[in-house]
Amino acid sequence: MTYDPPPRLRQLPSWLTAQVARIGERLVADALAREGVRRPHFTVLTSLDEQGAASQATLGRRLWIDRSDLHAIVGDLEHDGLISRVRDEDDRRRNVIELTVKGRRVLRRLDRAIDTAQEQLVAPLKPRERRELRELLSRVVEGHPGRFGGR
Amino acid sequence: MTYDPPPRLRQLPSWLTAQVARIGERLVADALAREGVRRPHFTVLTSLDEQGAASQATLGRRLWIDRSDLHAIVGDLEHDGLISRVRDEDDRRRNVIELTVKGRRVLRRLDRAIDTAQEQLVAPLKPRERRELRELLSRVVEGHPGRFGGR
DNA sequence: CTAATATCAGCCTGACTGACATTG
DNA sequence: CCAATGTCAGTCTGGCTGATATTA
Repeated sequence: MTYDPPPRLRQLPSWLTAQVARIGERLVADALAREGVRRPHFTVLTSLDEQGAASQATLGRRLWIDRSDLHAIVGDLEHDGLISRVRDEDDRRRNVIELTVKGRRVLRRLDRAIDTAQEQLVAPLKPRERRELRELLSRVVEGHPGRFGGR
Repeated sequence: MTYDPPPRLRQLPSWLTAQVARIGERLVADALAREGVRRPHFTVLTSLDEQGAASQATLGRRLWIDRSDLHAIVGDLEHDGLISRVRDEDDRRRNVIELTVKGRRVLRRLDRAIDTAQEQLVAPLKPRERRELRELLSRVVEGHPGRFGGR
């Protein structure tokens, strides 16, 4: 006997989304792992690139990553030379985190890997269906504001 | 400063689905919690109802729940009187698990709670968009067979 | 004095592993 | 003998809490 969940559950929107989310998570995690990072690391690098350098606390609030976990993540990234941690001379409590040149280079590779993973995820759909799916999902996210919604 | 992830990430299909999955998970978990169970418990009850009584091992394979975890779940359900655990006289290694009358009654309540949660999740969409979303998600799931796919 | 920051140590839950007694 | 089942104890991870030193 093999995986065979109750038919009723398989039709629930929450179940379907969870399933797709798991597939996507797996594709993304694998893509990133091949480049030697995990998802939170990628999130932090992307934020630094798109939203600029920031202190650890700011970064944590932006991305809803606990200070404590961020501490470890930033430690990894620093160890790999992808970011630099510099004491802010204007406010010496802060570590200003910024991308290094190497960090930028690696991020470009990660971006490509992520794009590939996204294509794999929606491969079963035609281009206009992919747009439709993104559109519907966005609407759902925006319809649920607050901590677990989209903003 | 508040939650404000990089715009680039918010458009990725994998990110959108993860977001919706989290919202759905939360709605479902809350709905079930109000009735005093957690998701795996609900899954087990539904399986017993739809797919019939089974041994713990069979149930575990069906639902991809580890025997060891299932042991605890079934223990909870038995404690609450929702299922009964009877030694199978034909094969005395097995515990046959079946719904009790109370279990069936509770499950009906849970089903209603779950339906409400689903409606809340897709509330931002019109009826035909909801069907469209389910359709697209199903296609993605079916396009990724294997352990993390739909079957 | 209070508040914010970075750091560190520890907790809790869910997913998983390994071992074992019983039964086939 | 080997395989399957239910049980139990323990591991490992991510997400979280609490405490502390430094600085504002």
